[in-house]
Amino acid sequence: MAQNDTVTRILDAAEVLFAEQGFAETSLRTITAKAGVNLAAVNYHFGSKKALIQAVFARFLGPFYKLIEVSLDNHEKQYPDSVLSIEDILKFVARAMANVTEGDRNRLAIFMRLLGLAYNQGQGHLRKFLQTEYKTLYRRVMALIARATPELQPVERYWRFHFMLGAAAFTLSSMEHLRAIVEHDFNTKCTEEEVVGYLLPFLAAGIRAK
Amino acid sequence: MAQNDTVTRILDAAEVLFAEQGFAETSLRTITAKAGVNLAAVNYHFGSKKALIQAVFARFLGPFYKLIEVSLDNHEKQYPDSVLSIEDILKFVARAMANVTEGDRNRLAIFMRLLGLAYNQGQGHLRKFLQTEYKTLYRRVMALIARATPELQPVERYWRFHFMLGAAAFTLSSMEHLRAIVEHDFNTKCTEEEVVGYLLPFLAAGIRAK
DNA sequence: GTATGTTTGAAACAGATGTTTGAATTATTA
DNA sequence: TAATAATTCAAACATCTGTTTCAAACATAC
Repeated sequence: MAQNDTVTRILDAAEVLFAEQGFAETSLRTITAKAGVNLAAVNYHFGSKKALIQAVFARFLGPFYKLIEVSLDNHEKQYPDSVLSIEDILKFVARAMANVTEGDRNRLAIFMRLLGLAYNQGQGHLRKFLQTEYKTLYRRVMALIARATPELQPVERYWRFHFMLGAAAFTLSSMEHLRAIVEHDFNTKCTEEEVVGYLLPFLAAGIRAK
Repeated sequence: MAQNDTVTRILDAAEVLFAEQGFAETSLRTITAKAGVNLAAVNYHFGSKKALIQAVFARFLGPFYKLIEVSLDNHEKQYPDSVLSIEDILKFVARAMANVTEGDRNRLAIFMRLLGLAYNQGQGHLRKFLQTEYKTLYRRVMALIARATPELQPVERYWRFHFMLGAAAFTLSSMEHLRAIVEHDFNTKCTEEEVVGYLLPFLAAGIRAK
């Protein structure tokens, strides 16, 4: 009980702090202070800071993976041979993402930031962790997109997929900052759902360009 | 002579290392070792690490700023009252970017990675630096985009602008890695120009969605 | 209740970090 | 050339980093 509680509190604190400050900028002392646990607890329960970062990621990755797999399986059972549109595919992904991150507004941002870092940090440990863990899901989604955009050349489709990923990862990971600017410049507040509502049509139109 | 040389060598080394590893992950000792200068030189010439980071940025943004200003001025003189299309605006930006980073293939990626890092790393002193220092250029480009997309609501235009920025920053900053995958999966090599050639139509279609 | 294994706690560890210092070197100028 | 200013350099600075240690507290099973 106490063990599980300590682990959860560390993950919760680390999640928020990583999203606010980044990984290297967040020290274990800051995390354990926020979590209200002893400094040594991180190394005792996770082994290292690196392993903690992966554990924070895994807590998103696992449920997200299962959720989207199940929902795609269900849809294919219910409507076999149906060809999903780009909008449908994006909705599947967005819904799984929303379900995984629901409850805490910041969880979508850190998920996206982790995603971006895994892609960008050249020799980082996160990308390999992600690639091995995500490979089958990536291929499945890519196959769906290919069916939805048969007119595209494979190479251009590949790039457009990553343009989509980039637009999503970049904006959602720094959503707090961007929303603050919106509030200052336009005197309007944007909910997370509204931003996603803006995002999906942009992505769909982009991948269908020309 | 020696002064200027030292300053340049520090900036060159820092530029590459920041892009490879991030800001917090790159130590002054690594930078000065790569630059072949003494450790104290950074604090002597720049004052602090924070100031060095801003100086690295300024070296890109300064020329970029001037180049795009001049080319827009020229165009407006030559074709007064003309309304630029989104494609035209993107071409202006892309050409200025290409000119600023020309000579070194990696500088575009470095520039984009720095931009991405600036947006979602650290406590945001870089974001503020960017916002205050290049506010007029941002406003000018935004005004051009507004004229090209009169049907858009200001808030949605703002978000779509950052979707574009994200798609560009994310993909161009990890271009080496993404290109390697293309080569492996499709047996095709992509030049930098080809990727930009894929990118611009995607962005233009995205911001004009629906 | 005693013994066993698990978890916490305060303290220390070894190393890296940005920064400062003051003397030595180099460049500039009169 | 002599005086002055600018720059380099090795060393030390104080602080922060992730990690380890080992005794104390706790839980669990016999």
